[in-house]
Amino acid sequence: MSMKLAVLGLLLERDMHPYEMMLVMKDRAIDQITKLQMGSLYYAVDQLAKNGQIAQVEIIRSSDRPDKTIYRITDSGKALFEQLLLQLFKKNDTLYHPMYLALAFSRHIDPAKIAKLLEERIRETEHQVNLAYQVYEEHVPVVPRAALHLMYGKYEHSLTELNWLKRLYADVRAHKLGDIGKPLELKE
Amino acid sequence: MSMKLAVLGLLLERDMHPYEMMLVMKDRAIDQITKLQMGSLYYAVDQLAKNGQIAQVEIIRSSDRPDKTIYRITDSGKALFEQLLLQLFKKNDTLYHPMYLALAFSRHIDPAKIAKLLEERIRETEHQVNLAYQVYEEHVPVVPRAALHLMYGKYEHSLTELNWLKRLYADVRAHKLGDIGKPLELKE
DNA sequence: GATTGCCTACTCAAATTTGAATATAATTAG
DNA sequence: CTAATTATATTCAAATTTGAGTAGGCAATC
Repeated sequence: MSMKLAVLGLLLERDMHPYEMMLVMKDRAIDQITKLQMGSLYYAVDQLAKNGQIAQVEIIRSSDRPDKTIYRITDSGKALFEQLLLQLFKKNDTLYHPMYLALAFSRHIDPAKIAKLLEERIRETEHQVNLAYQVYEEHVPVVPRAALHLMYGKYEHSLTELNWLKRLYADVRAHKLGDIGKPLELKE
Repeated sequence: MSMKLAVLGLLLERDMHPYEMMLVMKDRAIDQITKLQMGSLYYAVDQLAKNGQIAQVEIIRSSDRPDKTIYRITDSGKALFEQLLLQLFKKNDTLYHPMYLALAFSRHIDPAKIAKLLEERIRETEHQVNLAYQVYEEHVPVVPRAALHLMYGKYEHSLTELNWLKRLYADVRAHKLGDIGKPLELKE
């Protein structure tokens, strides 16, 4: 569904062909906000066309390159866009953190192996935190606040993650993951 | 892949049939850590069996109920378990927050509609934060620290989310999402 | 004592995602 | 100047996920 939203959102600005949508999404870093794969993009476009939410405007043929099929949004598409967008604001579906599952089964694995991977991961996350903050700072003067919220949100989330990883790492090193009855050591 | 990990992790403890795996996962709240759907569970079991990572031990037939097919993990399955688990600790794949995408296209929508949904969402998130903290506190005396890390992580993440939503809400109300050149108002 | 709904156990079609393949042109590197 | 890479534009099979269906039994309600 999120790919459909993106397609409709872009067509709200101007007519485009799918490949062009990808270029625009990359240009605006929308590919860092949602998963962008060509297969899904073309599939979303096909489905929208089949249901009349977008329509072919023109096919540009040229002897040397594949044809470009240009699409335009319809009224029904505009309605769907609003519906999908509001739905994303509304519904609060749980995001599953993959490592939580790993942690749930971690007692079957040698903690030393986990510790080693966590070290590397903490380093990466530290890097991400710094990068996210920089990206925020650099964009302050030039982008609308909606985009700043995205960027600062990313920074805060990665910082939360980093602190979590560090606490976890300490316990893994100390072989305490299996201990029962002791509260975590939390900073204020 | 995460469903395969869960299946292998459970079979590491004892032989089971798929429906029983679901019961155990629910009992241990693993269904709150990963998405649990019967279709995916049976699919994962089929794939693992096809590749020899688990094997049928017994089929319990009874005239009135469907057959129960009990599985046992193989050595190849144990190897896969370790590999999958370590992989989850290692790879740090971006989690896409669905609302970020909505925000990226929000300029096409009436802010009043967004504000209304955000109010409800903030209330829900507040509730989740409180609940997550309670769950952590209640489990301190009775579960291993690995589980506490999960619970406290959930609490912190939802708190981060709540603060983010509140800042966003203020801007939506003030029609400032489109403003350029002003840093966000951030608390220390 | 009939109805309603949940529990057991699994199955399956349809929708979607993934990942790679295609074929040509333009660009960059050595 | 030529080989290797990147860009253009789309397609497709295969893997996976989704969501609902099946069908009998048991429990609670009214």
